[in-house]
Amino acid sequence: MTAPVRFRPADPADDAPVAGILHADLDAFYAAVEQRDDRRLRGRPVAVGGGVVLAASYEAKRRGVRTAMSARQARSLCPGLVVVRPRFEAYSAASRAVFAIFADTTPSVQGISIDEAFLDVRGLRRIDAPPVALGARLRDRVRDEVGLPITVGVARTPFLAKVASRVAKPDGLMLVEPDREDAFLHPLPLEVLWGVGAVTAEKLHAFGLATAGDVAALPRSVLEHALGPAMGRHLHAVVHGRTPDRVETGRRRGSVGAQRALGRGPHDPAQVRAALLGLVDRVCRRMRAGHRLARTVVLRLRFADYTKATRSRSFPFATASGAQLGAAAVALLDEATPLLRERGITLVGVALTGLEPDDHWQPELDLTGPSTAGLDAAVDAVADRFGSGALVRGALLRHGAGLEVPTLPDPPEDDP
DNA sequence: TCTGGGGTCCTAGGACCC
DNA sequence: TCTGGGGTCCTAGGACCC
Repeated sequence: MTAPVRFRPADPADDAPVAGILHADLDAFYAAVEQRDDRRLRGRPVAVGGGVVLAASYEAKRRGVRTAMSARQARSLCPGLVVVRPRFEAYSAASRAVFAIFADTTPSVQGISIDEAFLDVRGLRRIDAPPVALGARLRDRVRDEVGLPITVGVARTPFLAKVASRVAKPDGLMLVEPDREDAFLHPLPLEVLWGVGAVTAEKLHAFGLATAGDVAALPRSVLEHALGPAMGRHLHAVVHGRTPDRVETGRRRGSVGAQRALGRGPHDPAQVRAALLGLVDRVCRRMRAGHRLARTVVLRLRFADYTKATRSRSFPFATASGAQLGAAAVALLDEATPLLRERGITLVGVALTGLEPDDHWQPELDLTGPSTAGLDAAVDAVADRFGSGALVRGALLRHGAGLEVPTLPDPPEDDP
């Protein structure tokens, strides 16, 4: 009998924890795109937005300009401020170019938003380069090929990589060695922890806590009692470095929504209703483009005193029908009429949730009336979804209205 | 600090079912 | 008669993120 063969790592270091997750985060993204595309803006304080600031360049941030601040207030803080209108197409294009570099770096990419992602590069140590070298190369490529500054944090977990990039901003690269995690994290103010916002920070300050280390000194039960079970558990895991060490790829959006600020009233109910139907139409288009159906409609309202309310209705089935979803949204709005009268509406929004994949899809056809408008609209809907209007038009005309669209290839995913 | 637009996740009560 | 326990779904609100 021969001795059993035991698996041995080729390298003893394989057993040790590895800082192999990158968090890549573009710096002052919208403002940086504007400065890239207009050299007159370089070196100057820039804010992107209209009534409120959506993004501020670092020159503006240094003088106190912050996201979500009103433009007027930003100007008074920073007299030379240049406010430019957002160009979302330019930001989407820049984002796609950057995500292409991410995908070229590793197959394991988790997009977080338009300007940041986690990358798992643990497996590339031997066949390519160590994580820090890959992070440096990523920064060089984004600067050279897209013309934008990007900060990269490198750590054992996505959470720690995120904190590292936040600390390293702007235009930086930071590694958190696995045996130095507590030494890195614990001196930091607790506000840098992902998931700790104004409310939670205030509660923790009320207990006399200021740093992540202060929080780490507390037992989990105390945190759970003070902040609720989920937040307490999360925070306890976070300050002890016990968060998941993998990135999540292939997640899909769980809701799709749109909203519109109406300004201070009074607003004609018919116009509010029209605005709502416009929003429903927009989100339905986006949902259908993503090959999804919704089970729940959520009406969002905001009032003159900045209080908010939501009203929702679920269907027993999932649908992408603009007529059904629109009718449900309008019914919710009608039911909320007393609230509107009382408080004065300043924002209306709609969200579709409970999204499911759409396996059997056909365009909405309205063939009443003598013209071909209904058919044209249906063809547009199909073209919108599959990007091949001519083919679909031919099929519809040959087979007549109401026919289920023959098998077509899946449309591309709309989200990264 | 008088506040846009797009999302995620958690909590909590009530209905309903077994 | 004063009374179980667990699970799921729906609805509304709230904190947080970029």
